[in-house]
Amino acid sequence: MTIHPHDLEQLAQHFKILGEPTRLQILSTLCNQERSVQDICQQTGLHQANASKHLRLMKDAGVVACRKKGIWRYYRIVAPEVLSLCHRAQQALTTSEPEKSQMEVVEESQ
Amino acid sequence: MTIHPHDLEQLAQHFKILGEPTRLQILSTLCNQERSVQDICQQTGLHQANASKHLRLMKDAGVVACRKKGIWRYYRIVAPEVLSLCHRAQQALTTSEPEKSQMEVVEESQ
DNA sequence: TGACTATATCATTAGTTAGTTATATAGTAT
DNA sequence: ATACTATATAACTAACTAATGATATAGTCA
Repeated sequence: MTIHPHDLEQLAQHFKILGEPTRLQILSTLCNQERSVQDICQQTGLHQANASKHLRLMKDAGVVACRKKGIWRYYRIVAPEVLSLCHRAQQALTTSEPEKSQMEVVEESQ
Repeated sequence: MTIHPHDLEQLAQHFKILGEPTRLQILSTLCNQERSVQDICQQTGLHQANASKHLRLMKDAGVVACRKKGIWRYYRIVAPEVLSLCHRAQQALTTSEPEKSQMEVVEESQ
């Protein structure tokens, strides 16, 4: 019954990573394929420095990983639960109406 | 393929709620039963004002709900995905060693 | 009525972090 | 070598928010 604060913070940390629209936006671009930072920036409209910072954060958290190829770094999603969530979220996001948005995190059965 | 920013923020908002150790701590006390604020404070060591604030936040987000009985308010978890997560988290938290903490959000298969 | 208890809310402070700008690093090509 | 491109990082600012202390609200009991 005793809960260790350190573990609690680890768990919260993981959720915190996903609790930012910008990062979800980045993840949605990585949903189906790996992408370079430039690619992500073009897709999302984010500044390069900002995208890099978020990617670094997510890499440290084990949510994404990157592959180095010449001058490029290709990022991809590695956390399986994030990947499945990402698919679900993207599906929900793309099917919802602009002004409706009555969605749920996991239970968007509609 | 177009993602609506408003929906993205809704989704992020939900994760943000869970991205705070204090709130996870509160949720873990509500895992198996509803509790009064005092009860939660005693279990967690949180200050009353702080607990109330987090509970308000989670209530607004639809994560918990409360029942009024006389002078007390009994809070409970309502979001089903949070409830199942809560059980899983609590299980993981209670079985992990104090200094080990090699856990994963959803895939804590070990 | 007044004393007591549970809860909510307000105001303040301190810590965190997203976004931006500028700069550094490093690979490629001429 | 220089020029160019992709990425990372550092410094800074602004916005957000958790925690706290004080106060308000409201139900109970004598």
